[in-house]
Amino acid sequence: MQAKEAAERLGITQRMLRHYEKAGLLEVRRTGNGYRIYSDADLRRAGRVRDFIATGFSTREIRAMSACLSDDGAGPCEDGIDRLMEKLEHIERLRADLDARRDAVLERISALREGLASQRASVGSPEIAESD
Amino acid sequence: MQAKEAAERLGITQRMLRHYEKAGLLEVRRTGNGYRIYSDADLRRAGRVRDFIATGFSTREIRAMSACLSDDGAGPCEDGIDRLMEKLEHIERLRADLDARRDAVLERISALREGLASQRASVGSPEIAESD
DNA sequence: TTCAGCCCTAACATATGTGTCAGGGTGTCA
DNA sequence: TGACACCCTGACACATATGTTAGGGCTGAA
Repeated sequence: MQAKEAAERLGITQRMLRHYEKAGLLEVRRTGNGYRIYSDADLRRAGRVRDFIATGFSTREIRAMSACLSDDGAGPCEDGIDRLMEKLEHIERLRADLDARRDAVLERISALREGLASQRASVGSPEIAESD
Repeated sequence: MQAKEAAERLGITQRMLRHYEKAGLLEVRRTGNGYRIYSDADLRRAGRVRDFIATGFSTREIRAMSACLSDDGAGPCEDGIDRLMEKLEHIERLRADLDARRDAVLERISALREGLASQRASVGSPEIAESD
């Protein structure tokens, strides 16, 4: 497919696709007139790139790992494993944090809702001490 | 504790701590002479900020969440509930994504380890067709 | 043929996270 | 007192991801 459709399907801009390509993360076929032709595999790859970037990897890092993350193996990937594990640590820590935080938020929301409701019911509610 | 120790404990630079503070993500107490004093709570908060940034959030986004995400309530959070729910969606999506990604990465790593092991076992292993 | 709607490259612009350096203060120990 | 290891602010520098704009070329329909 052409650039416009590819971008639309991925929900990103053509600019970003070109950027990924220039960064060496995609290799896109061209037609005779120089137009890019994206295959479905290109789309999947670009989607992964987008996710990685959205998750805090730089194109440099992604390029360094790309050998490791593609479905085919046995590249010069030994180097990349460590970096991968590092990122996993971040992710795990955040995941645990988000879990706890999510529960807290849900509680918080329902508390606020109750608070608002009771405020509406009785004007001049009691003060609440803060803590963090 | 003072800035140097705080930075060292977190494994980030003092510059970054100041940056987070300037971005409105931390409020650090000062001594009479203007020196920053970091509490353990500050450290935890800063660590979370660092993780969020390392995971692709901008300080803007983090700030937008911080008032509502702290454990104490009843702030100017009424406005924030909607944004909170939005952010929750983000978080849930990210959580799901991270989950999938983590599994994929773990699989990938073990596959690579096996690959390396078998390469080591039999020198001159058979070629593997590529696909992507 | 002309016009709309694609495509291309290149360049400049902006936001953000960090590094780094300059200029200067504080506190402690010899 | 001087040396040294801290601290502070502010400014400039750099990389990266992305937007935007300019200048120009294909293609297909009116």
